Amino acid sequence: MARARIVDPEEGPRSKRGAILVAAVERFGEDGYENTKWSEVADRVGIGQTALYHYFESKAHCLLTIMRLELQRSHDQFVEATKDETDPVEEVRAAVRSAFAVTEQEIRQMRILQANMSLLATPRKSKREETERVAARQLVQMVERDWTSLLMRGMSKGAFPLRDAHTLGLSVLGMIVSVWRWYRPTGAIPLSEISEMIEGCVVRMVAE
Amino acid sequence: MARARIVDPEEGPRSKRGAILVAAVERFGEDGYENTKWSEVADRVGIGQTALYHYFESKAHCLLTIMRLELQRSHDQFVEATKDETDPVEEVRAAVRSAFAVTEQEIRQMRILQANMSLLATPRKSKREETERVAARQLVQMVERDWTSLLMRGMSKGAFPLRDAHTLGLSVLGMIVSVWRWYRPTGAIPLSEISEMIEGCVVRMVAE
DNA sequence: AGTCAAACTGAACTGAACTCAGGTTGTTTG
DNA sequence: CAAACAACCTGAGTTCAGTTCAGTTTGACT
Repeated sequence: MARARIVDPEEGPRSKRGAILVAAVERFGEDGYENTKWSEVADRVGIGQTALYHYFESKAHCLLTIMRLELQRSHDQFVEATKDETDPVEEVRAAVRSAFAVTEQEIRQMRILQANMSLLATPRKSKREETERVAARQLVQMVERDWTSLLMRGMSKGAFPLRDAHTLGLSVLGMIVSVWRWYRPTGAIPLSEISEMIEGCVVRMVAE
Repeated sequence: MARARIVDPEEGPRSKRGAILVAAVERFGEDGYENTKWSEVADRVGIGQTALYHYFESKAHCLLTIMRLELQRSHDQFVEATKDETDPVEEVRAAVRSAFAVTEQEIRQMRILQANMSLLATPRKSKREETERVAARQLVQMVERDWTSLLMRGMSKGAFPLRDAHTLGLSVLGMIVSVWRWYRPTGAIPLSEISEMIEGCVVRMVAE
């Protein structure tokens, strides 16, 4: 499986691009994007602030890259998880479970993505930032289409009652990703329990 | 009904506090908080930038005030909408409908609230900002409790199957508020349709 | 050893948020 | 009425994180 990794093997051996992304995910994920000084990321990687600009055009460019990579990963994981299922209900169940089968770093990436989603709405001034933004936007639409087309397949097979698949898909997706706003690995409820609860909710929402 | 209004009648007759809040809601709601220059808000109100500091300690203080007022309004509206209902299912329906019975300005306020929710997580340096942040946080918990206690009542009455009311409440709330991330009054689907669809989803989620 | 691109740096710049040191306006009170 | 006072406002200056500039260092490969 070609899952989008933070560390790109295409880079030169001396490149610190991957290390910067990892450090940025940690800091942006813990304290938030606005609350994190760009120079702190440099400190953590062990380079001067200006060296960051060798790899990213700006702090926002780094953030947008993180968001795009996370969206790519989410989409890939959805496709991977649902490709072998034929029964619509089982397909929905697999999709929900895959959304919560994530590492701690991926949780941070989801949190960053959700917290800064509105950044994708308005155009960016610089070229490379805009490229990342547009790519991220398209991936958002792709993830939305993953869900809507899954629901539409289930409806046309007669497994789900007919409803507005687009609005329903956005609602399901909204409920799933809302978890990353409050979930912390140190919290009282394990993620597996949340996943099971949401799985049941989604099935009742779409199939009854 | 004492709904929290943006314009506080306690203010002096010359005060532009209300006008600043209205202008800020418009600008923050349309272009986003980070994308809006604080001086643009001053321009719109027709005062110099520094005059803003007579009413708010900072741009963030203004944002936090908007968020707190919107949370207060949401809570009040929930209480108002559910107070006469006795049947748990009807109570849930009323709560969902009330969440979507909003004006265009309130839609912007919800959008601002959702987009900047993560601001409530970390303490603020200045006194007045921190006061608003803590008040907003408590209101978030109050709105969450509105939902969880509604679900718990329904469960103990035997109207809803027993589930983790807290996680379920957060999921329901997450689905509802996720609408403000993508909904625009100019869009193809009217809000009434979205409201009906979500109402059905929530009922199936909690009552079946 | 020489060349080249990738990787890096300290010093200077920018712009938006904010502070300061007062000035103006309207209202209250003797 | 005018003095006193608080609310309201302003232009000039400061701050600080993000960014640009003008080069310098590093290491792989002839």
